[in-house]
Amino acid sequence: MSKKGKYYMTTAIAYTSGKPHIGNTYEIVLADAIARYKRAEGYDVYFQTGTDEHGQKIQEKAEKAGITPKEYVDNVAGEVKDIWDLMNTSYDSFVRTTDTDHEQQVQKIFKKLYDKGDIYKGAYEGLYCTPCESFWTESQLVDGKCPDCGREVQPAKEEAYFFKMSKYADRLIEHINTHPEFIQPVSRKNEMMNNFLLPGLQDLCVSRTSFSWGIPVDFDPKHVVYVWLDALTNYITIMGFDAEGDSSELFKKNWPADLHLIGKDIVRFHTIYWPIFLMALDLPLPKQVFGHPWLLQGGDKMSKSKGNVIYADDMVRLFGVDATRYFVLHEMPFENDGIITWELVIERFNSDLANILGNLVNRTVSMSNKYFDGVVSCTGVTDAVDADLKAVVTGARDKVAKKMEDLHVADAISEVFAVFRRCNKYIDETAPWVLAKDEAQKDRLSEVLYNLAESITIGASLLESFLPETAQKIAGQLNTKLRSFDELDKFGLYESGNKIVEKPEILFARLDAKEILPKVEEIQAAQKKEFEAEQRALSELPEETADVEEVIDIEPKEEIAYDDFMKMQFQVGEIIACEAVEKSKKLLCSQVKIGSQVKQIVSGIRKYYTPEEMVGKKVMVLVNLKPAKLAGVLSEGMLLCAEDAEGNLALMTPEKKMPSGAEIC
RNA sequence: CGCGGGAUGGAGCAGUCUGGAAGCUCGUCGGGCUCAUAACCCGAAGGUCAUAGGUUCAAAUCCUAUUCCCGCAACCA
Repeated sequence: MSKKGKYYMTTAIAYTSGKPHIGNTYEIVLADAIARYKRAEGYDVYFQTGTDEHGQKIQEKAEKAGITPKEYVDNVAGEVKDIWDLMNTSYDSFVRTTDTDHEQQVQKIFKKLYDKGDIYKGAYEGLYCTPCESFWTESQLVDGKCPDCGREVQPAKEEAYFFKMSKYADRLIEHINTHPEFIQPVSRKNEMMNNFLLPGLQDLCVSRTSFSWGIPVDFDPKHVVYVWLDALTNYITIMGFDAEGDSSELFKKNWPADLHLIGKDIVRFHTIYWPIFLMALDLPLPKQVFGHPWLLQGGDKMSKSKGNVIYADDMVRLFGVDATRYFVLHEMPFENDGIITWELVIERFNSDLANILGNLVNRTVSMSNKYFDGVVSCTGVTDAVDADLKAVVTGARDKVAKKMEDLHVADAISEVFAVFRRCNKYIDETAPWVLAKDEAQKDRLSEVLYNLAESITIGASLLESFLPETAQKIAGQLNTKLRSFDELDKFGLYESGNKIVEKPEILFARLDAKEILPKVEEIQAAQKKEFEAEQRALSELPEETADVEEVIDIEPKEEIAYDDFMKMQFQVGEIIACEAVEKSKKLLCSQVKIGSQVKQIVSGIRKYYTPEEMVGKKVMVLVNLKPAKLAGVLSEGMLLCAEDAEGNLALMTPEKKMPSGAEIC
């Protein structure tokens, strides 16, 4: 097939805050299927993926783990790459935002936009709540106070650089309106227009001073470049874009991107901020941005503490690479979120891969061996039923192409399976075992088996983009090569007289849920254990490093009158029961006995105390605090804790034995 | 009223933009077949398309309201 030109596509770069689960892994597999498919169609594909490695969250995680941020992201980026490779994805480039080339270019880009006047130094102005370390806008305040803690807020400023979004907004609106294919699916386009573009764009804050793990602004080093200008530019920097005009040939050839494949949560950044950055750099805009839906876990909410997070490598261990690819590709719809459960995976595996495909290849190979010693010959003895088979098989390519054109990958793979389904039906229609009983029908029987071998070869060729290993295995069993796409509308290219393998290899052995599910439970138990170990390591760490007693200073609050103090009633309370608040990650709900009454108190200390540890403790309670609901649970007071600089908490307990209900004054 | 998405036979999803006979896969039930991995093929049952209004000759589809679910966010009293 003649070259159709270049096709540059990217995935979003994965944030390296932890090992990617199956929902994150979905994107790379989807992208890989598209990349392989485009290559098969004859495009010169350049497929880029990678990791996003800067930011406060990573800095914090690294600190907690006691390693440098760089060490932390090296680990996680390694994990990400391992999973991408495990999934047999054919990316051409794996970018890391900590790559030197990227960092240097980001600095140049930042400088260029600053010199141009699109980036200006301003201040992040707002009302600041010191204890919460948060900025709020006027409208977010509750009764003029911090919506989080109800305390006074002060007007405050944080110096920051901003990008003049509004300058380019009209051009972008024009572009989106004249390029209906730009944002996919279309429903996202309306969302962007109505929610962000038409009401007017705010200038975007593009630097931070509150953390340091990022790319420094070279002419103002206390600032680091804030996420989007850093992350999005990976699509051009690693290929060799140069802000000073000395861009590489690779870049000139491939830019603009043909497709950015991203999650629906970041459509806004890719269809508004990114195009505007590009306009500011005088670069053409990407042709298409596809915000794919999510693959969600069914049943219980996904959480490491429950051990029910599904990871690609666990799936591969149980089902193999191609089965895992098949599931995510097949189950993910185009517009709505998909669901994954272990039961569904097993069901798909058995019904589609084992029964329809695997068994088809198996029965075809074994019949050929049984009746013709494995020699597949075309005899020309056709029958009326052949016509429909041939029509379905040779028409499949265009049907798949149509679906892929619209990025309906799940539908495309279903079209491929329609070929295999049709083959199974053909076997039933022709009943080769009946033909075999009649010597006079021998040539007809041979033709039937030839038609099957040919049809399966065509089906496998179409399957290759989705399940590359399986397609090759099938070709191997039929002792032939997969076809190129321009041959797939022709029937009868299988070499007559070819000899196939003697013994069919089982492609996908049927699975028994009774055997698989216990293994799943093992995985979950191991995951849970690992999670608990991690938590323990985190909570123990501060104690180890506490050899040198440190002191901390906190922001002084305004002086209060004795009367103010007397308004508060503190008492000793005994925790008689405690459980985690289901809807929350951080909250524990305790039943606290104070004198003769029992109050329910919710506290954000799950990270530091288990419910079991809590029970029996005598603690300091602020009793007359107005009750409030936290995560839907009523809380009638407050357990008092000491907090260190890292935010670790310790409950206040009486130094000598005191009865429950004793007043603290 | 934080933002967003969803509700279609037992399960998972199409169809909704561009109104015009409710569809696919799995499961269930019945039948056929025996080459094959208890696989394959055919047939059937099963849905007032969340609820209530409205627009229309005609609504799963458009409009309004309500309920319930989910994700992000939030929750650190």
